[in-house]
Amino acid sequence: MTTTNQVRVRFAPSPTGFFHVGGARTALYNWLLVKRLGGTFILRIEDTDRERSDEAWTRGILNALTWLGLDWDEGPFHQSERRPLYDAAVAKLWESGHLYACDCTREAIDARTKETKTPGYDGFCRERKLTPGTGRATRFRVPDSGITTVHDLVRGEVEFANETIEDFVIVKSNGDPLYVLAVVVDDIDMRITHIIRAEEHLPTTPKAILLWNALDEATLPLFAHLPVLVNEKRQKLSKRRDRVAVEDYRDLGFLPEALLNYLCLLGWSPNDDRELLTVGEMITEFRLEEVNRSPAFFDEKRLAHFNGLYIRGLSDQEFIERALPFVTGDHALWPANCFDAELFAAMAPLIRERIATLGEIPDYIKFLFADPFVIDEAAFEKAILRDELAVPILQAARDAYSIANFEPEQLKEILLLIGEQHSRKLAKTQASVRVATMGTSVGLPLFESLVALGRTETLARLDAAITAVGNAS
RNA sequence: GGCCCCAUCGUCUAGAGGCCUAGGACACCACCCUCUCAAGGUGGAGGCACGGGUUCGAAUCCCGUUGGGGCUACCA
Repeated sequence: MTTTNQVRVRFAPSPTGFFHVGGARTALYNWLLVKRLGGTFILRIEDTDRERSDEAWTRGILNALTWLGLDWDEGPFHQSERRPLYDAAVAKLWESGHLYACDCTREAIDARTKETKTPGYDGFCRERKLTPGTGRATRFRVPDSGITTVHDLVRGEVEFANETIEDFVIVKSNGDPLYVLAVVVDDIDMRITHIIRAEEHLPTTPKAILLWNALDEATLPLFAHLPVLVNEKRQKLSKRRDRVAVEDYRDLGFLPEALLNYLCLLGWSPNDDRELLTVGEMITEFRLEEVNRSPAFFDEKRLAHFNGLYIRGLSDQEFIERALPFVTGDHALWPANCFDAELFAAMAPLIRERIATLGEIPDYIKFLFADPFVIDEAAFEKAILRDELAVPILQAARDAYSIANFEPEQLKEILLLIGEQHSRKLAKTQASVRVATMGTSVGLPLFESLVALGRTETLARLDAAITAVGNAS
């Protein structure tokens, strides 16, 4: 085998919006194949449509791929910079008689198809021998008969009768090449061996094959069309109506490895019941031939579950590092100078067990850092105001805590005893203390939290709660 | 409308003619654990779209129907 037989795949997103999870899965499958077979992963930006493309979106795509760890070997190439290649291919196709110029307007075409009832372009300009030039689009002459077959690694043989394929435009009337042309020219030029992309491209594939063959290339690549990702209404994930941007998930506190794991299982599964796969396992076990053919719903709940598992699998140190952006940056619910890294580190293991996304962290520790300290009204009402034993308990705790060893076990024992004096289980006794000191009825373990808070602040909050009850009555 | 794709619990899936009384996971419910909430553990409910074939035997193969989706641009 020569080097030209090396596996070469490309991921070719168009920079017309946020990079979404469907694209991420396509990129992942491409990447997995390359990693196992030792091939080359090429990144190509499909920006032939100058109107809709934006460099900012390209940066977003690059950032997201990098964050996910899907590194590429060549590129990013921009189709907008490869115009000479497309022009040369068009010249070649003119010479071989595959093309003709067309000056039909959309309206004229629609008017004619309305009468004949056969949709698509009717070949009106085929024999008019118009000279190419501005104002005239260039069309590819599709054979009137015969069948074009797509050999698809995922779907098998898919046949298209040539008579159902219209003479499609490959160069706009303003001279710009169209995607269908650029993609084929680039794939030939880049010696792509596997075209792995979403199913929505399947209908245009016979056109690509026709073009490919017309350009005299005997090296047709292998195709694999992946099922689309859908929303709860079973429609293709859309940048407009669904939350699908990879960077949204990053900002919400999803881990890239969790997202990758989840995405990998959307349309493929290993040969046993495992669901947690390392990237290494994905690489060695993933097979294009095993990819499902039906659309998959992108389920955030399930993603969150995976993310929780990954978070719990982090070491203390890793967890703290990953959490940093969420407790110090824009996500924090407190000014930077109120944050105490050591206190956070002490609480980190307790937080890690309770969250599914890193974005949930601030809520758990705002009682430590937020200024001023705020108590949830409903919780205060229920656990303190409407509990006639709340004040005695708070008072007793305050007195005992002022002289106690300020350690979790001690604090717990004390509260347990106080509760027993009122014939109360610890579960109920701790409720009023929790609300008074942490501001909510649910959260991190109470006694560790009090220690983090410190004796002085704990006593102050207990006093404040007792006073607040007096003021309320 | 035309062309194409798809069809196992609500969701993601296992299932390559007998291993299926259809397995796992998320979500849901119950219980256990427990200072709250989680996490964890145990158990439960829940599915082969329908109709014809083929076969001794079909979730698995074939045909049809129905349903869903994609494409149908001088977008990608």
